[in-house]
Amino acid sequence: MDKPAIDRTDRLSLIPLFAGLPRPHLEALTGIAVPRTVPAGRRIFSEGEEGRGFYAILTGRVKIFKLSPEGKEQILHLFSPGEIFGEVAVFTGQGYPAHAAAERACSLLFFPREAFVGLIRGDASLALGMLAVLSVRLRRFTRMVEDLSLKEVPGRLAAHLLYRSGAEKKEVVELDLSKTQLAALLGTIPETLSRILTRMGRRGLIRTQGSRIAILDRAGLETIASEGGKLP
Amino acid sequence: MDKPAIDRTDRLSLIPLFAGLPRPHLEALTGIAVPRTVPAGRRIFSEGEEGRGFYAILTGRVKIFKLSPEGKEQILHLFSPGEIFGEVAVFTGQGYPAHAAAERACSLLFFPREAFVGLIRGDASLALGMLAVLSVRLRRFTRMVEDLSLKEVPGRLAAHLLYRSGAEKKEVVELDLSKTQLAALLGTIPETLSRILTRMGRRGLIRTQGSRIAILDRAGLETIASEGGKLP
DNA sequence: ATCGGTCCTTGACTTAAGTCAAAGACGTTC
DNA sequence: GAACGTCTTTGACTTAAGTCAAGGACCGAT
Repeated sequence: MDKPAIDRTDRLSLIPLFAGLPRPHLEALTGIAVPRTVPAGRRIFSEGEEGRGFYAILTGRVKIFKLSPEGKEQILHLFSPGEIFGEVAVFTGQGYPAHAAAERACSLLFFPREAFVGLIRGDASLALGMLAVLSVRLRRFTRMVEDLSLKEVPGRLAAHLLYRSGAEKKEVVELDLSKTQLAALLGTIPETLSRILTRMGRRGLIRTQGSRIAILDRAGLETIASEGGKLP
Repeated sequence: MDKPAIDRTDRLSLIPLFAGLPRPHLEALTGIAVPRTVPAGRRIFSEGEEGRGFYAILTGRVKIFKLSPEGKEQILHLFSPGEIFGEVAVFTGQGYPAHAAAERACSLLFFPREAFVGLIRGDASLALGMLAVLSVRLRRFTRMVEDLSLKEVPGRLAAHLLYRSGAEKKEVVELDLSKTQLAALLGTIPETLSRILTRMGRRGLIRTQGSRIAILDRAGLETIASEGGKLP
């Protein structure tokens, strides 16, 4: 027979947002968290729906996205275990600003709004953690807006590949998402992405094998990512 | 002879972020705030610059923007008195994520990072206010990303006009910015904006007279804003 | 009133990227 | 291993929007 209360509190401390919190606070959070599992593909919430709380991901992956009237999808975020989502609705008190769906089967924790705000109201360190999360997100959006309006698709793709190659400058980037999804993330469509990958391949910048992309000419990609970025 | 400490505290309470705070907290904030005036056009900080703190606007207007390598400008925000900016750098501890410049002559208050974080650390209500501000901003960006990637320029313009017409459904929108700036805000260029305004005029959707735009066919604009939005 | 500047508009052209359609690759299931 | 579905690639075409360049309007200053 296990002791679920303790297990659950331990799991909470794996979420970076809560990582530094003292034990009693973690236990209080455990008290308000509601576990929820979601099968792959299932919608978690929809844009405009009343925001009753936010979620933390224990396992799986969640996609946050917008849809155009014609059905084109713009992915705003892809969240992995340890990350939270839906928190904007908690502090604005309005509906969720976008759709959320399980990319893969997920196990989540749901934090109801009222209860969570109650905790945060008395705990500035929890609030500070939340501020850090929102700030990082805001910073990412700033870049995203810049990319969408100032860069063309090759520039966005180059920037994205370099980003995923990371500070360790990995030679090979393993895409853990379909090219269709990558297109949605870059604000374009699969056909365009495919063409640009081909062109980059021809120019000797990259070599793609399935979902694996080898970076052959890092400097070239950097040029494309920062300067306008034509590839003739 | 006046009592500057009190005047300054009163001014602080005009900033919505601080509005609900109890007197002692306001005085603490006054203690760390550094007044600064900036002439029209002057840069306040640049992208990447170390973020030593954030600003609140007392008078004037501030533009937050990104620049493409070719010099095209994407305006991210236009801030007015009572609003704050540069706060993301405070919580991420990294450089400012975009440029800031005074649109008009400004009088600002500067809140140095360390001191402000010290205050917030002990005051969850101040932190909650900050969370609300960031959440609203995040929500706006969500819409901006959606617009940029899923809507064409006529759709963005229509949405913007309706937004400015407000809930009161004002018949006439008075632009308090140049059309060049409006273009930058919509993620396009003045020529394109000009053409679309003309087309909308021809279609009987709006009538423009200088910086004043009359909304003639609200329903038509709503269609363009929400559905793809062709205007033949 | 006239000059000079900046902003705005218009036209002709170019181009990036989206649409539509079809064929190829890949993996899964029966 | 054949058949199905989904994802990906490719081609031909269309189109929205950017570039370049030239006028025109507007405004403040002389």
